[in-house]
Amino acid sequence: MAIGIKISLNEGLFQRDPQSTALGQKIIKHSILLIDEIGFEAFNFKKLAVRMQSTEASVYRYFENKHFLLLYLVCWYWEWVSYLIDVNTMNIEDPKRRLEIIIHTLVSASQENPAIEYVNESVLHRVVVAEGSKAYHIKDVDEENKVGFFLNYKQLSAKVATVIEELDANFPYPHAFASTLFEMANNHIYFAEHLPRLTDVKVQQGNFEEVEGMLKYFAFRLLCKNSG
Amino acid sequence: MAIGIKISLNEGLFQRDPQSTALGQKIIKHSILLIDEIGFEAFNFKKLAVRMQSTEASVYRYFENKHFLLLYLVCWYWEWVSYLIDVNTMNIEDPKRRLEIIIHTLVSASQENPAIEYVNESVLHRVVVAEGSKAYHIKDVDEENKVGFFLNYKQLSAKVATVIEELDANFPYPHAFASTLFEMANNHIYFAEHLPRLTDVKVQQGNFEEVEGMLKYFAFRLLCKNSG
DNA sequence: TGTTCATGATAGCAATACTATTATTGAAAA
DNA sequence: TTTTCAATAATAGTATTGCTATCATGAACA
Repeated sequence: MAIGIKISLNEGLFQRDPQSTALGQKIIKHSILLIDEIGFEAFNFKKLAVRMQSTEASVYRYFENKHFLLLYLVCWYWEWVSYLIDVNTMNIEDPKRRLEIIIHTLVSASQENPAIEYVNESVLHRVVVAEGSKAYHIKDVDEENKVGFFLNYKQLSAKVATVIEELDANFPYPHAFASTLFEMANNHIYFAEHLPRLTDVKVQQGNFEEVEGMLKYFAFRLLCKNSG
Repeated sequence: MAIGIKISLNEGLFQRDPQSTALGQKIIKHSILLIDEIGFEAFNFKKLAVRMQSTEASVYRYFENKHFLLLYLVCWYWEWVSYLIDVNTMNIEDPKRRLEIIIHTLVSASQENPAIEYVNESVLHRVVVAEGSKAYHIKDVDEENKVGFFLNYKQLSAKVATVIEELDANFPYPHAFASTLFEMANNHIYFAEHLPRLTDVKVQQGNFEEVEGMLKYFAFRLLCKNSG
């Protein structure tokens, strides 16, 4: 996997670019691990500082508060998925095949070889599955949307919507179905693990094949009139 | 609308049953309004007490903390939807018609005539749309699930799954699709209002017809082979 | 060599999340 | 009627959280 890919994110998300310094990278690394361990509600900058052997004040120099840090991590994740989709669908013409690859990538992004040493992609995936929706279910969603904090997610969604439109030009809900694919992928992984009666798929030891199968079933039953 | 319907909820959700006293009902009423106004993160028992002209300590006698209060409200909402679905599908045999009614009820539950004076159903609906997923995206989800806090939602989901199975006995994901319907209904209302590029439907002044149309389109395209 | 700038160390303050104690009230029970 | 009892109000208090300010240190760099 390429070393040196740089995930570029909206500058308003942080006070100082955490990717550009050793301390910033430590913040990213340990915040992922700590949120995964204790959950976003119990997580705070004091605990993070202790864990990474730094100080609360130093963390505040990078992120305004823990909400922005979570949003940063979530954006990072979607940007990473977006990058993987681009790489994996490069030179693939057939839209059906493209959508298959998109779904596969979406579900298995966390198992790709680590690209960046300070981000444990598979732990980050767990964090996004468990806490990701809190990044946009906030009172200030409109202000934050206005300044572009959700652009990554919207662009990724638009990219997938384009493929859906290619596949079935008459399908009336391409954007909705694109975002539903993302939401379903994460939701059903969470359900399988914690509320299994809300789904029909099983997940064990990071094996998400059944989720992938389900998403493909939904996609091709909705979009392809004659395909199994 | 019937007066005196009683929403019955898991007793572990509260310290003292809020439906049984005037103060408890005031807590329900004002917490819905206040969470809607300032969002769940900014909401706390001190502000609630001031708003309802009572004291913090009194609120704590009903709910252990604000998480349990939110969970209570969410459970209340799903129990209310469940009740409406039962009433509306009573004596309807055709499973296709039943599913149509379920989807309609799901989307327009908030517009039913108020049944209980201390609950503003349409504000509660906004709260569930905006904050509902925080009720189960928590570190203690497994413990809370074990003691039955999510039973309402799971039973409702099971109820809908049954109809899906009647409609298409070979459909392999009835539970997943049932919960997806609930999640989509709320998500796309939220998207339409705050992140419109993530959906294709429009919502204005509490008119959710386009959401309803979309859910029906998904449902019948997935489940009925010949109903375009 | 002096300046700049990131970080560490420490302190502090206002708000939050609760708990405890006592007083009051209003309704049920005797 | 009086007693008693439970629910609530009033008040206070503690530990933690969320965040800011200040100053010292030490590396980079001009």
